Amino acid sequence: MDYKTDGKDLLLYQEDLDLDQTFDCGQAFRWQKIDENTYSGHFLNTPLTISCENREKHIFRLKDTSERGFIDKWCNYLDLSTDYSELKKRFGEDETLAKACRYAGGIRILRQDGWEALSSFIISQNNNIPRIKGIIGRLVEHYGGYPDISQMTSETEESLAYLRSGFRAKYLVDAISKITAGEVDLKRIADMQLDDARKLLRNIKGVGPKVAECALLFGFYRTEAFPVDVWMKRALEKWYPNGLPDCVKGYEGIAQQYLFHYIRTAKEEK
DNA sequence: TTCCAGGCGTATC
DNA sequence: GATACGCATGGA
Repeated sequence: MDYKTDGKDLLLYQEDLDLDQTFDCGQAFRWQKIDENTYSGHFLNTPLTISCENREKHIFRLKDTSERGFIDKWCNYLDLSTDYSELKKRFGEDETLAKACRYAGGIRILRQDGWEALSSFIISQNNNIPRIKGIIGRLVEHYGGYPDISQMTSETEESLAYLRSGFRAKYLVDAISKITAGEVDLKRIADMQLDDARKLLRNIKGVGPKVAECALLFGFYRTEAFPVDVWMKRALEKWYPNGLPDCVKGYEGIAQQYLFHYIRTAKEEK
């Protein structure tokens, strides 16, 4: 990892990072494109504005960010300790994945807050990305930031009506109640076997296989979790009717993210 | 107007 | 265990 400060901003050198591919690829829903090279968003309630300052030299500017804040928050959130070049090299053994990695080599998995990821992907079900962003935008506006679960304990299906989230509101209420009651302890998930974590999350109404995998991958950084939505179903039928290649072992979720972006947005060679 | 969206709960067999 | 259907909402 290579970075320096100029006293105000933090300058980051990172080859495997493309802001559009990372912040606007359907893994997180509250990053906003400010201009051609800039995104603004949050981790929990800490804001960040990040710009690509020089594409050829892979230099990014994290505005108003101290070295302390970078080390404490953004390093982890942006998954900077993972060597994506190495991962892509490994995935390159597979023909299709090699193409997907060439097509969108600047994707990184964002290590989001567990509750934000879980609730976001509950909202995501049978829904499209612009509308998911709309619902989450209304939630964040209502609370003045993404609400911690402890702020939401008195929410009901009726009180959440302003979200216009449809049938998903009752799922959010169930998640809030089971987590608050300790029936589903998010703090334990990091230490659990993946299958136990899956089962635990699926106790929540509205959390099935897909939502559980997304929460585990994006909210708890379980890179072997493998979300299969309608797009990935198409990708699997088309390219991997006999299963995933061995080269993704342990990092199925990251491979999934390259494939998801590839099949969803690539104009040719689908 | 109809179809679809980063699915899931429920009923039915 | 598999399959069919309804579900809120809004964009295409």
